[in-house]
Amino acid sequence: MEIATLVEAQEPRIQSLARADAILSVVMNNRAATPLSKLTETLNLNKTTVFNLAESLVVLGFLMRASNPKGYKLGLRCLELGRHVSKNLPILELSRPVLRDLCQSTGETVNLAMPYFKEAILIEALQSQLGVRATAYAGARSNYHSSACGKVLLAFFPDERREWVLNNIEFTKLTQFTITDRGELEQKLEEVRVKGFATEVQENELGASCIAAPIFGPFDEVVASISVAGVVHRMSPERIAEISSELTEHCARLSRELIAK
Amino acid sequence: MEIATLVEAQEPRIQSLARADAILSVVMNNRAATPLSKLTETLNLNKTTVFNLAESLVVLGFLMRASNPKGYKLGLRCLELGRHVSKNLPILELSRPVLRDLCQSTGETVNLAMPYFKEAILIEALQSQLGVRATAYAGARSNYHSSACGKVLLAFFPDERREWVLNNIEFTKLTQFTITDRGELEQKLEEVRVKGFATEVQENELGASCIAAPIFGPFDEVVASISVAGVVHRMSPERIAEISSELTEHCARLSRELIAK
DNA sequence: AAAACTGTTCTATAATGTAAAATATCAATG
DNA sequence: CATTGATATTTTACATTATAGAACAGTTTT
Repeated sequence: MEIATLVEAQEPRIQSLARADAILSVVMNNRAATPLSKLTETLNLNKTTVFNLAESLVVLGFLMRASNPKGYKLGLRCLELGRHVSKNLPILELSRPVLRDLCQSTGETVNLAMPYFKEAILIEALQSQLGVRATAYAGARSNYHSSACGKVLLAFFPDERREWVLNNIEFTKLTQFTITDRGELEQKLEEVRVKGFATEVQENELGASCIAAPIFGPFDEVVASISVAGVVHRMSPERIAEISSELTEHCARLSRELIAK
Repeated sequence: MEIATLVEAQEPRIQSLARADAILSVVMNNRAATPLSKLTETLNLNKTTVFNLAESLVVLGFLMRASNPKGYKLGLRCLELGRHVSKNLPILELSRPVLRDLCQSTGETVNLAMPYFKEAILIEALQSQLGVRATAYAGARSNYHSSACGKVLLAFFPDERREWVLNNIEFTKLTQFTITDRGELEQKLEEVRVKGFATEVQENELGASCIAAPIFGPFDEVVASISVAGVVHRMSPERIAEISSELTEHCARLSRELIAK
């Protein structure tokens, strides 16, 4: 049922909300503060319309007005809401120690991802302390077709949901190794289901390689995945085998704990 | 100018946004998932209205539908936005090591707070490892009149802004020690300005005591405060003196770094 | 000093959000 | 297993609200 609504991929019923959300996205994707003019032009909306929406968002705390480069930036209400989410995500609380362990034992960057709409989203990202490392940050999105953490999620989705994702995502070619053919991806996903974990070698970014395993909830649905991301030359087949077994073990335990909860 | 808009304390121009925000607040303040019926009754709005807004928020990711106790809860879009905010808050990045140091050296709970609307908001909260400790969590709000971190901010606000806050907050009596008289508070704030830091003894919560110092930005405006919160019996006058000097020193250095940036 | 740009206010109108009623879905109870 | 009651969703008509154009104000650039 939850999937059904997802499958429809509806437009929001309230236009203003859709537009306000679009404003937040633009502001978020702009490194510097976003002036009104830039908002109106990227959104192709009337100046006044954007102005009224943006000012409302300021009043509510979703946006702030910056002065150095003049414009809007995200406000503290986002932080307040975001913190609340992480505080009430059992998976996050449960897996944090595991992430720390993995980060320490492997020395690599470790991420916790959850399914979002047409992408996975990183809920937590612990950076490797090594000089050369994969970088990731919590809140970032990760493609279903090119990232290890995305692929495990996709592999273990119920058929209907996986279908929906495969029908709706774009197979953007990020590197020469990115899988851009749906059939090929589906075959790889079958492998993932057999092995119980996913790997990715320079499919997402040149030089980076990643291993991910799934975490299941009380109804055997995938709720999240943990991934270990490293520099490609450190990721020998032996090391991948080593890490993947450690990873799947951890994830299996987390799944059990999650069910018990 | 930024203050001017704050002083007016306007209603948002777009009604739907105000209502959507109210929905998010209700959902946030509900421990369990919030069903539609509860939303409509607490907000005193028509069923359909709330339904349309909430569904839009689901489509956009601000809300999710939970199934155990059926209802809405906050969605991952909040997390995404929130993470982006913290990632782009220079003060947070700068002060994190300081917070860690303070938490370790004092053994107490350490918070970083920023001004929000009629309250301060905790941007980061590092928990003491002691058995009996002050608890705080990032995202939580803190009163201007009763908390140390709130009082420092208030004390160092420009007059106009302080006026506005004092005119608009309610002096809720949280304990028998809470200052509920405006005149008395203003006097205390003068002391805070002279000493350069604020203290609070059981004004916010019985058994808890707190010390806070301000961090200033490039235009000598208070941008944040750091507070050390402990159990009252551990907070002897000598210890308070000790901690406050360490705290003010750290905050002064952070202010300098912030200006340099 | 003028021009170009950006942001803000005002106002009329049309489109959007609203709410009532009807329908559907689900849970509980006899 | 049927019936009731509660909760959620869809449909529809209407009125309010969001919208965009135009005019204005405030900055920055040339």
